[in-house]
Amino acid sequence: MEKHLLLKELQSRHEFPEEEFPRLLELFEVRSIQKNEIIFHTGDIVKYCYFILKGCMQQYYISPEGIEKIIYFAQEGTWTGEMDSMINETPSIVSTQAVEDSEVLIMNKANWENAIRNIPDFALYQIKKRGHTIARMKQQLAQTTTTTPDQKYRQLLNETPDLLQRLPLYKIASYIGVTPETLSRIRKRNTRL
Amino acid sequence: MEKHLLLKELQSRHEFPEEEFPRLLELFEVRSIQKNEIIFHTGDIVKYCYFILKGCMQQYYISPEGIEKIIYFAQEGTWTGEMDSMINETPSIVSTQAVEDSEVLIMNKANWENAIRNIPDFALYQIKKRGHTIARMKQQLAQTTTTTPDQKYRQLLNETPDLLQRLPLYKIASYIGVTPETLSRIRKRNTRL
DNA sequence: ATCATTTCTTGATTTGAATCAAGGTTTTCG
DNA sequence: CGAAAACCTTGATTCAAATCAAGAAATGAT
Repeated sequence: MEKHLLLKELQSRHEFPEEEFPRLLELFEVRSIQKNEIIFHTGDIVKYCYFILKGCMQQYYISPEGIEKIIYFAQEGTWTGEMDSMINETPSIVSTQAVEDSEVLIMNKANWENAIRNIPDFALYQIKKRGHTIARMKQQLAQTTTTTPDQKYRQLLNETPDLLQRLPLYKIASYIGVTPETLSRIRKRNTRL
Repeated sequence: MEKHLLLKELQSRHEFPEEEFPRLLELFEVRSIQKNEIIFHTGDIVKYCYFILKGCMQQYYISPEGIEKIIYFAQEGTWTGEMDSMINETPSIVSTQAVEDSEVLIMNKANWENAIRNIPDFALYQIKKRGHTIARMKQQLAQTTTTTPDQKYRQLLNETPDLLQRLPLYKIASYIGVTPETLSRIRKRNTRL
């Protein structure tokens, strides 16, 4: 039998004991999400955290001037949501939207608190996971100014070629931080080589 | 008696019980750091986490091409370090350097694990704190492309005017993501108004 | 299959910031 | 105090990406 995607993720960052897993899984519900559905908006107090079983989500921000910037894409086997908003009941600064028909596990605040309190290994997993997320975001931030759009595109091509296949290029452009026209030209230059 | 800076920070994000504090504090050592001292480099496995009692640190990244990007500044009453590196014993992607003579509390990995295991409120504090850090970094990432250097400068001026006073402008420029020349021109434009 | 919508490409032009270069300030330190 | 170093400003030029504009290609819906 195939190991559950969530258990795999929990064990990828921490020695999460398999026998605790059913107790944890009970605290989730399954939900289907249609392509383009926005699961929460900027300003909302986020009610759930989301673990993606199938599909893909984007998290993005829209500036007062109406400029949209995609901050990251979450694929199956990863989390999305805004924990700070859920836990402290503060407005989320980002929105999250399905870019494909998706299936997710959702857990509400009460169940999350329950899990953190009663399943110490879940708390440890969360601490480690977040540490790793922060490190990755530092790198992402560092690269905004130290690498060229060309380099960012090639990096995506190497590290997450799957993303390039499942997403329209204008979303990739927003993520990289250029206009679709510029990304188109980058691609032209790069394929000629 | 003045409340300890660290206790203040712990209680700012979580109801940390004061009576647990002495037990936690025991796990730290005090260390003085000279201006310009680099407490860890990119590639190091970071040995401690740092809570700043006095002074200011910068965390930065240097690209293969030698371009330096400051990711954030940490002032007294805040943490710095690279938890992912310390906990998982992986190379840090950033370096951290004192920009003033500073005084810090340091805690090593063993003591950190001890604290997480034995002081549940410290674990909870960490989870919440990290959630908040991630939210802030999302915002910072979002703003890299959605706001102009002008706006970023004015935002600093509003939100952390103290930073502008204690740091040289070329560091602010690196943080904002422009050259010192450009920042100089931005400032000229803005003071004339 | 066909039409409509969405997405992508290409070209011409503009623009904001980088770069290059040099002089002026301020701070540091012997 | 005075010299050296560090930091900041200003100007001229270059350059990469944004913008503007239009058309091509792909996708989806009926």
